[in-house]
Amino acid sequence: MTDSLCIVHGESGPMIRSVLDRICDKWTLLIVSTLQRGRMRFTELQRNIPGVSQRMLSLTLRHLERDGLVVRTAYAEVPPRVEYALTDTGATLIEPALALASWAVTNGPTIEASRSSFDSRSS
Amino acid sequence: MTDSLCIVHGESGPMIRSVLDRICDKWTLLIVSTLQRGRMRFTELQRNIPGVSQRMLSLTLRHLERDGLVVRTAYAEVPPRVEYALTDTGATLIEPALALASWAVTNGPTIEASRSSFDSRSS
DNA sequence: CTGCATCCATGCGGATACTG
DNA sequence: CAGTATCCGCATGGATGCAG
Repeated sequence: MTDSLCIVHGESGPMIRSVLDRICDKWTLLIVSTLQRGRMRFTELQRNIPGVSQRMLSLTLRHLERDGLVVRTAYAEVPPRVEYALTDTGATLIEPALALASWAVTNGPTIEASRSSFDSRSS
Repeated sequence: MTDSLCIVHGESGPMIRSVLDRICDKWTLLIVSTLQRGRMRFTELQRNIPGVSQRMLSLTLRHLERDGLVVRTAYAEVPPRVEYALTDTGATLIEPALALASWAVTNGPTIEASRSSFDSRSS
């Protein structure tokens, strides 16, 4: 607890940054939490994640695959079929990510209230 | 557990996004974890966070203040003195943020190994 | 000491069109 | 079906200079 900042500071910094950058881009968390339901193919993912473009879905999946959080399986069929699934490592991400998400849901109203109040004060 | 994706999807989405965007910018986590040590003034923060520019420190602190995670106290002195401290809400952020950070530290090597392997395969 | 204003480079992400 | 390629607007963030 006391040395918590030692985790964020120090030589672990870059690692945390690179992971955080991955988590915090616009679609990663959405994709990972969707894949928690089970393996899914490209179009299925796109249907289940409203607003995502082909480009971003493709890019983000590629990133996740590169980081070993998602596995891509292509079947040599016509028409082509590709399925995505979480790896074991990918699955372990869900817990801490969800902890942060639920913090966001819990404190969201407080934060938004604070924003409104702040904005009206400085108007 | 089963309905975890219901938290991320659904109408909570925007709230999570706005919080995530705050957490994941380049300096917020660093500032919050630094302030965990206690109230601190501007220059002190700058010294304790290597690489941060005045602009970014100022901007990020303003955001945190707006969100009610940090309180700013200005003393009418010459020369002027300003101190920053975490609010109660701000302090509760540390725990889930640290959970994610420690996940990053734990899985960082695995991820980086996966990246190298992926990059060499597609070279 | 504190921190705003300005200029500028970079990169994320959206829209669209096209391929195997 | 499952992508890739291209263009383009916008926000992030660094450097520098100036002000209260």
